[in-house]
Amino acid sequence: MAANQGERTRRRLSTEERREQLLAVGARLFSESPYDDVWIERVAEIAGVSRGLLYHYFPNKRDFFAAVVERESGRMLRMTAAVPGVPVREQLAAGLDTFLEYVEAHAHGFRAFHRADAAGDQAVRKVYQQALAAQERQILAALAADPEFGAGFEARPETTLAVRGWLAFITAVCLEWLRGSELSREQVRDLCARALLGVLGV
Amino acid sequence: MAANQGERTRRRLSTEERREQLLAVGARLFSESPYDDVWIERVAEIAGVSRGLLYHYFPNKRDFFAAVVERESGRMLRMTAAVPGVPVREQLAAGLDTFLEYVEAHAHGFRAFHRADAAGDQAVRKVYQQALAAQERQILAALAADPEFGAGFEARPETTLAVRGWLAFITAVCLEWLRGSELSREQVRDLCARALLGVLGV
DNA sequence: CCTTTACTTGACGCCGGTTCAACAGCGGGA
DNA sequence: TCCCGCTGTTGAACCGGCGTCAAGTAAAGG
Repeated sequence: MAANQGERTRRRLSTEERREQLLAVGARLFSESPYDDVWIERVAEIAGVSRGLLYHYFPNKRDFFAAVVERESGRMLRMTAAVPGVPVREQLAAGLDTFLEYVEAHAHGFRAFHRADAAGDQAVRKVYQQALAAQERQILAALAADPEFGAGFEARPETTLAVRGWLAFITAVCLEWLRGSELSREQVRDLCARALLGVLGV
Repeated sequence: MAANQGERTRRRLSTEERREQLLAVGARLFSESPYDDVWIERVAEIAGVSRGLLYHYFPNKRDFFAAVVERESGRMLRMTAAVPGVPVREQLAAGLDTFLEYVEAHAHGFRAFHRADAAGDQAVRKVYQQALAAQERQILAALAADPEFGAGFEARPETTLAVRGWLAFITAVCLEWLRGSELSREQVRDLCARALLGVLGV
């Protein structure tokens, strides 16, 4: 934090380290302000680096944002992988718990990620949509594997739409929750679980 | 449509008409492209008008977008006003039907409106948030007035969160539906109705 | 006609994104 | 130890859309 290394302790990092650092700074700034209000200059300043370097690592601002989004989507998907073989009803609460833990732990990244929904151009949206589609597939697969839901469920467009809507639901709820709601994680979890079961018509 | 009145049939409209026309063009363009990709110059060109005139009607691009969003939010709220005294269960299907009619009839405006979610700056977000809050209040009031749900419901933060999430749900479902899903309006309506009842824990 | 006012024109400054040629620090070879 | 090349890094210039302004033009209404 803080505009570090004014001019003395300017360090030369490896490509990996520098890239990671820039993405972390980007995640923080994009989580706090809409796309337009995040200046490439400010990102560079906080990273203690020149504007030009950012353009050495990323072709342009759009792609930089897309990289931030992609980094976060990868992290999210890794954490929310379904456990195969376990019934959805049992898995749901635990899965939501890990998801909510992720949301709390990486609030910046989570917010930045969902800013890609309406803000970005084609490239950014594509990354975002693919991440959502992957999450959707995880859920649909888990449902299909469960004897309670599995009867030809995944094929119906209605189910796909329901799952997509549910993802929007938990996203909105989590963003509002992060905003400073006094609700406990358990309450949020139960709310989300109820929503899924309700949507699926149980 | 089409870059009309090249130079011959240039008409002089009343302030109201011109403003309305510009907002309509804006709604179309903002529904098709993200904020940055909509050039003020292009709006003027399609309206058959000079760039300067647009700045005569709206202080700047942001406020122009905010006006587009506000116009649409007003239209939406007017159409989705709840009927007092009627139980929620009965009212829900009919209310959702009018809402879905609105979405189909004003797809451009609906899409443009929801682009304000993550795209805009403070002023635009404020307009958007107020519109959502108003819709939320309509729903909470309808719930509170219903004997089935009304028992001190509106006060609980959990209910507020549930309604907010549900709004995100129907938004996502509608946007996807507009995108060209083969689902009928009745299917979408029932899905949304099920979602609300499920979220409220019935 | 004549008044009003919607509307045009074109030039300008601003500001952020984007480009690019040159610089500087670190590692390896002699 | 010195030099050399690779590459992380810089700083300044350029571009293009936003927003401003002053002066003028022409369409509608009386």
